[in-house]
Amino acid sequence: MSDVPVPSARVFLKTKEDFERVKRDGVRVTTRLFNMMSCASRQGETRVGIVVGRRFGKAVTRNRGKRVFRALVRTTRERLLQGNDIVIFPKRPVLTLPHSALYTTWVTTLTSQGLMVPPDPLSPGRMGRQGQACAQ
RNA sequence: GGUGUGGGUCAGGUGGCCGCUCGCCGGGCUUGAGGCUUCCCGGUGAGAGGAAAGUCCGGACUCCAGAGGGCAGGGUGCUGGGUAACGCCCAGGCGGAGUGAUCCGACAUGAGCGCCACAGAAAACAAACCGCCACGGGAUACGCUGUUCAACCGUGAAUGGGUUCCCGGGGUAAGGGUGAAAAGGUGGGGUAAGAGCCCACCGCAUCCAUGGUGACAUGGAUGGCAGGGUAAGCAUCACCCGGAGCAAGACCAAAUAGGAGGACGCUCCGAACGGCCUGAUCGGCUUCCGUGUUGCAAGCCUCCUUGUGAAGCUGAUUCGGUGGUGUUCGGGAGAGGUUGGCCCGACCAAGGUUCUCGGGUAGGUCGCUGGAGGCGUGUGGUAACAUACGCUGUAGAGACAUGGCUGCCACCAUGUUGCUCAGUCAGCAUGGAACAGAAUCCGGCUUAUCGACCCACACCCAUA
RNA sequence: CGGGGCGUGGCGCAACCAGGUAGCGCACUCGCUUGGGGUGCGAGAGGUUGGCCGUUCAAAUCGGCUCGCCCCGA
Repeated sequence: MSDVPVPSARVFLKTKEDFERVKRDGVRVTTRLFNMMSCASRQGETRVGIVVGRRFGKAVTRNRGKRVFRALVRTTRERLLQGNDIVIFPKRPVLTLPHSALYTTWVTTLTSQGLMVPPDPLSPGRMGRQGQACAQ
């Protein structure tokens, strides 16, 4: 990873126009933990935006919702297929569930939508393996 | 030891892997050459709170307005002090709660207006009503009574008193199922009945003295008692307040539209005047525009290279002098605009092009964190606080950073096992670990909050 | 950063300024009407007035704090 520089602006959506475009043209997917909309990007890269509204909670809760998904994107960024813009709408159960459940939901959802390379059976996700090993 | 009251401190610690924001240092490159910014990499340092929250007050700061004063509007409301200021804090007074430590209190005001349901005789100028009382007049039902007469021991009649009832003009405010509240309270004397009518104590009002800066307190004298509640209804009095807010404000500054100014001004024909340039070809200079190619990606500046490129200036050649150009006048045709759905008609007469300028939007930069700053000690002050000296350097984003996963230790609760007379200690398991995230800054208030620790004080129990 | 509004039976709203009885429509329940249903008629139930504290004899109403929702301006 050190020989491939990754600016923050290429991983996350920043401008209002990008969000509006995805919300207008994107395809919607609903899970128990989050909603997701995605469409083809303009620059050929894959960027993720996280939207947390006021109904999600107070400022601390909203920040936590965004941080959890930002960390999720950073740990799985190498397996994302290029050329998509994704917008995530977290739901409230994210705050109480263990991290492993959120991780598996995230991976299976993006894989089924064709946005992520399926996990390599020889070397599965690093974070998931650690979390399950410690829970036992 | 238990139960409380007040004040203060802290807001788990320490590692591993992967990440974020900002500062500093070093490095990475674009190209013909050099430099700069963004960007990228590595190292290194820093990185949320006691409430950062609610936005309820007060200031700093910035812009706008403004002689001074007043009205309106809003706020505050016992006294003194602290402070940059406050509706905050400290100390005190008064009232209330508590056995107590202590806590709570929008706690200014004579007049005027409004309101006070229901109940009640009456709810606000104090009188009317019921009742009580004596007096005058009338009535006399009566197991009451005095006197006289008759009668003679049963009693009857007359007259007066008492009682009761009615009427009259008076005296009263003690009493009047109510009500939150109704003309000081309790006791005694007094009176026809009563009443601060008189007396004692308590309350109240006025005056005086003393203490205190003051709120107020204490004492004395006098008055016999003034007169409901509500001002967190309107109002009055004293004091305070110019308005807006960092999206304040300052600077740089695309595109489009609009503003101001300058230049040229549709095309064709004819005439007059002024006037000698002008076009074409070749070349030079200046400015602008472009050009130069594998950085991860983008931009800027200087020099250089380069162009059948644009504008201006200029040299040479030769052709044109019936050309070109400026002003004025006259004529014709077409196109344009307004009216109208369209055409005719009517009306308008360059409304166009280009350049410059300023305002200014997107965007960018600054404001942006060193300030009534913290900590310690000394001094003054009961205290809030002030002051001197020393030490210290502490977030600054812009889809908005301080995170994700995890090991160990510590803490709390519950269960269980072992030791012990018991308290307690030790081990194991499970669960818990709050409220909450800076956006200009600061002083307060209010609200939320799992808990831990420290200090002072009060009450109760036990022991000495 | 600044300003404004709202919260009352299941729903939509009155009463609040000017304190004393919480009312209206729809919906609900029961009865009558009908062969049955609807309609109509009659009766009834249902409200800690978002929460806490205060002022007052008395608070949905007045004052303060707080919670939630909505709107506006820069």
